Amino acid sequence: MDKEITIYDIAKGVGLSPATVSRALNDHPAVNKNTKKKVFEAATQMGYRFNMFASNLRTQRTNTIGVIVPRLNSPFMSSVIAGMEKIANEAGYNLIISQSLETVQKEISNAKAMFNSRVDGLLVSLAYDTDNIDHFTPFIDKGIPVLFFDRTAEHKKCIGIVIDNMQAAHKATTHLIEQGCTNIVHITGNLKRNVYADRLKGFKYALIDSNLPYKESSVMTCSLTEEAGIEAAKKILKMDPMPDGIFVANDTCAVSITKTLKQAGVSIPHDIAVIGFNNDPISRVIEPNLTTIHYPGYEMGEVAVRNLINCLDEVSDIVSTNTITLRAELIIRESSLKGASKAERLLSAS
Amino acid sequence: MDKEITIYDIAKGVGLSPATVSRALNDHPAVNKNTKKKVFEAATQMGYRFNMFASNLRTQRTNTIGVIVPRLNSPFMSSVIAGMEKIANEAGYNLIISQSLETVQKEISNAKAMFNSRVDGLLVSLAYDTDNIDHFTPFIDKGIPVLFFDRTAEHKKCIGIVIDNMQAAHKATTHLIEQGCTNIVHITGNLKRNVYADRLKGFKYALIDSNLPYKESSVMTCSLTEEAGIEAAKKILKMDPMPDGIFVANDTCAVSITKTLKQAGVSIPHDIAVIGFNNDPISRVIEPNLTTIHYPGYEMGEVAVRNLINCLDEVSDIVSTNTITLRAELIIRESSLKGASKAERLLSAS
DNA sequence: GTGAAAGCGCTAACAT
DNA sequence: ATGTTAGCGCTTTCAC
Repeated sequence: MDKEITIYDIAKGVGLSPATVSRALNDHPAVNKNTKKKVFEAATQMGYRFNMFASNLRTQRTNTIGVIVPRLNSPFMSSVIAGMEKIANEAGYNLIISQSLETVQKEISNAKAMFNSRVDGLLVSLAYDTDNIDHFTPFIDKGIPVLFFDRTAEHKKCIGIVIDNMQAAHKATTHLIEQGCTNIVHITGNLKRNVYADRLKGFKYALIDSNLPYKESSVMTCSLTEEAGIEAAKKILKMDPMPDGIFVANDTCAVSITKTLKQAGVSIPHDIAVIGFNNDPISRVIEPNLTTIHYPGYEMGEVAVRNLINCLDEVSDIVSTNTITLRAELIIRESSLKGASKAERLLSAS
Repeated sequence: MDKEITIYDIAKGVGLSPATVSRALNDHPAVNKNTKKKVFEAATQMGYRFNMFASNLRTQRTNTIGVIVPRLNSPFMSSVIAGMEKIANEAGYNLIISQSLETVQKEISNAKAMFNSRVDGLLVSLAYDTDNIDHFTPFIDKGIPVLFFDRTAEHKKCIGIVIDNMQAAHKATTHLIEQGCTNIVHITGNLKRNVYADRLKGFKYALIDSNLPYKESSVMTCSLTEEAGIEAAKKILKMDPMPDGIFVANDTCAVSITKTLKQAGVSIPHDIAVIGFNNDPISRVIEPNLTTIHYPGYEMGEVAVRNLINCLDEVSDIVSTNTITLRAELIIRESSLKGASKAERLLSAS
């Protein structure tokens, strides 16, 4: 294992001072072009590699962005991460990623680890049961920008990146109403989380705006997993009268509900129309294809990193920007089209 | 923004030397218990945080593991990453993740970035078109362990973690034969990649072992995407005679083929039985549910990191271990059961 | 069991 | 345009 080459070695090699070598390597404007070229050539030729740690130690900057998410392995979140990675990589930042597995405890320990890793900035989507965000105050106190995305928290010193969950839910619900639904059930997650609370609001206001009654009994909260979907479907089957429309806050659960209802002989959308949320791949595989909200995960990841880097470069001010809202759209497929042709209805009834 | 607390501050605070404070903080055995306690208390009370960079600079170790994957946003890969993150986190390692987006060029530039980030070890799943792995020799030369998983390359100094792709494909193909298929088509990806080459071998040997002819014309290579699936299905529809079984090297493509064939009026599995690979969520949503190979992604991630850390701790030797093979199993669902009841057949024909 | 001191490799005043 | 110099905060040998 040969010794690492340092700028001192290069300096000796080309007969310059380490300072000039450092400047040349960092493309400092005040260095002669020829000198730069000489230094670069010597560097590559000698097999020099930049020592981040020495640099970080000096500059107190790490070029590292921390990411804390509930889970990595959902279609939505992996798209977000993919988008983040792309922008971060382009800008010369590394991404350190950790998952809270939906618990506050792990979120707190992840935050500590990120703090000790001295990330330059932090991107967070909150765990299912996070109540308060005190574990992020060390960052804020130190001036390390914290940016929430998707599952956000209100904080005057943190940017939030979201879609307009309320509007999206409003559109979805209104679509069901336009299809003739009058007795719609909404299935959602923990209402502590903005995403679910806002979707509920959109659901509620859509009903009210269409002069339909809003009853608390038509809102069911659950974990939105596949299993929860089976349970929810069973409850729906026992309702009297059964609803004629269901708006579910994610696709996993919506698909699971659809499958279970179909098995019980319910015709989708004829008997019950179903709408999901996220536009996961499964939404285009289930029969009938699921009407859903397209959630731009990849784009959200890109925007999150881009904005964080802007804060780091002090291009934008974290205090002035508060919330960034991305466009989400309703994607209408067969699962909600009551006006479907007889053939389509037969198909979906199978 | 208050100044960072260093071990010098603590030393002053408790009336000791920085050396002792450092030792105490690192739980060095030669330090008095009471001294340790005093130091720890002072540290937490003063709000000290460990400076990795100074430490890294001294120790030449980063506690960071680099990960290069083709894409982050597939169900398989996000499970792998989730598993990796779990073990790494438990062991006090950070994960730096980057994606090659299936191109060698980006893989090379990612490798360079990882090298400069001085990762302690590297985990790689190769891009679609990677021919040679020279871009990893700098790591190997420096004694930085490189571990390939899933899409591996042969190298005497690198561990590979795989499933037995050949055996899995053999099982899948044999299952089709047992269901009465005699004219089976195999759809796969770039044969440079071990995963696809091995699956093809398994397919071929299964045919031979059952005394069925192996024809090159019944193997189609494509990108295995959804779009490629549509194209593949079109080709199959034009074949005369049409095959009675299809073994596809991933679920995305298998599902896409199934959808397209169904639209064309082909009954699955009655006319054509289909088997996929990976056990992605969509495989349980498509109708009929897709027979597939369960690929233990999460576990593979765990095993990969655990082994890499063993190499770093010199518990295990990278040269002695060569390949680690994980168990993969055939999951039989309706898409391959030709012996299905009439009711099920009608269902799948819809 | 604890301390003194050197140095890891880089950067940024400041000086020339 | 380039050089001098002093440190960033930690670890670790060598003393005591």
